[in-house]
Amino acid sequence: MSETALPGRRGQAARNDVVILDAARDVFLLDPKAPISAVAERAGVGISALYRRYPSKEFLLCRLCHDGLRRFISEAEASAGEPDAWAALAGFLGRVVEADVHSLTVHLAGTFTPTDEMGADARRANELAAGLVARAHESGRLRRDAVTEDVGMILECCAAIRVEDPVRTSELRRRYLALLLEGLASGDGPDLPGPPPRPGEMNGRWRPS
Amino acid sequence: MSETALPGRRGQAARNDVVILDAARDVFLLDPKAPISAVAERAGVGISALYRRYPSKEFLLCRLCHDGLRRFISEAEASAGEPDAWAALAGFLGRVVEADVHSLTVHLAGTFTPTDEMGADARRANELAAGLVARAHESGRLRRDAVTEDVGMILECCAAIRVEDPVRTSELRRRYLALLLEGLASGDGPDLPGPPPRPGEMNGRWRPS
DNA sequence: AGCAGAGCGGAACGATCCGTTCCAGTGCTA
DNA sequence: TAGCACTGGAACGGATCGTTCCGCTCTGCT
Repeated sequence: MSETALPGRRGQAARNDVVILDAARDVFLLDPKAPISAVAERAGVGISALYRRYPSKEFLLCRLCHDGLRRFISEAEASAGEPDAWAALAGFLGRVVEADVHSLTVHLAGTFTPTDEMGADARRANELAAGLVARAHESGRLRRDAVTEDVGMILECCAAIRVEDPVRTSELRRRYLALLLEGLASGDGPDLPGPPPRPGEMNGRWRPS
Repeated sequence: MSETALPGRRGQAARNDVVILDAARDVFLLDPKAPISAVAERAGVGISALYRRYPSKEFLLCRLCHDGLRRFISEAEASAGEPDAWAALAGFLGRVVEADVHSLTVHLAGTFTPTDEMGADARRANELAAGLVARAHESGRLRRDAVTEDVGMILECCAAIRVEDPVRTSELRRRYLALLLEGLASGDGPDLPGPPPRPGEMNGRWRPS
């Protein structure tokens, strides 16, 4: 943040760093297969400005994805400090859905080979999610047949909601997340049908392309 | 069906009709942007066999999409005959999710210009869905702030669930549909947040490409 | 003041991919 | 046996996209 005030070429370069990352997020969120040139156009810069920062499209994608994963982790950590276990889980899901982290991570999977650090972060993310779910279970508010892996699936559901207007998209996602949470909270009904999702079942995408 | 027994070239041609359609469904369900050649390969036929039947990829896509829409309608009509209003809605959703009709219709939208007949069918589909929702409302089992447009959104959510194994995909979709239905059924909680989806809000995709 | 070069825009290139056409072969059908 | 409906798959032409490259601008240092 401190370099935003930098003047001249240096300053513009620093500013471009974030402009490009934002543009890339927007563009690839809308269309994961978008060309690099679309990112440049959106950012209002030339293609060189991109290639000066990232050696290839794959690296940019990887960076974007990893950023999303880190956001996931930081939101989970934030919720770990929330005393009300149910509010912690619900708030976490709400913020991750709001940040649209899942769309990126999921739709970009397979377009690059993940780094070791990402693998470690993914494991940590999973642990944190498991913790949130476990606490919610202890509190008794979460239906007994819910599992950690439901978190990812629910995020997937919400990410699928998309209309043209981003604001409406956000509102609608909140709506269906609320619906899903209502389902997750109701403990007196019958168990959910079929075997629950298994760990790693959703990771088929992660093979290097 | 009667021509399946036909021998020789005629018979093979007739059999190819359905083989090709099935292959196309499978292929485009997995990847909406798959090349035509992938369909031919999957069907075990040459590319000519495809082009003899459909003048272009766009026509094939349109046919596939229209078939899905018709399936949607026929399932809705089937549920219209079910006396229990809640079971009618739930059963309808279950069958449409099972048939994976929504993925096709949704992910193929925009890749072809819809025909007039499809427009009419789409309108009819919407009426039928509205009828199912209205009846469920009258029965009192459906939460009061649910609207017809929720149907499409819920289908979208379920279609987003996808793992490598098709059988597991089906099972998992059933699971999350059940979760959503649980949410739809619980009437004592607070209203869902944000304005509900509006008619036509999801139709942004339908502009010709 | 002047210069070296960091940073940039965007044209150009080469590779890949894909829809469509075309042609030669095959085996019914009449 | 002659014709033809049907087929497989090679070939073509256009489009797309990642990446490179070149010439320019403007800065920060000397």
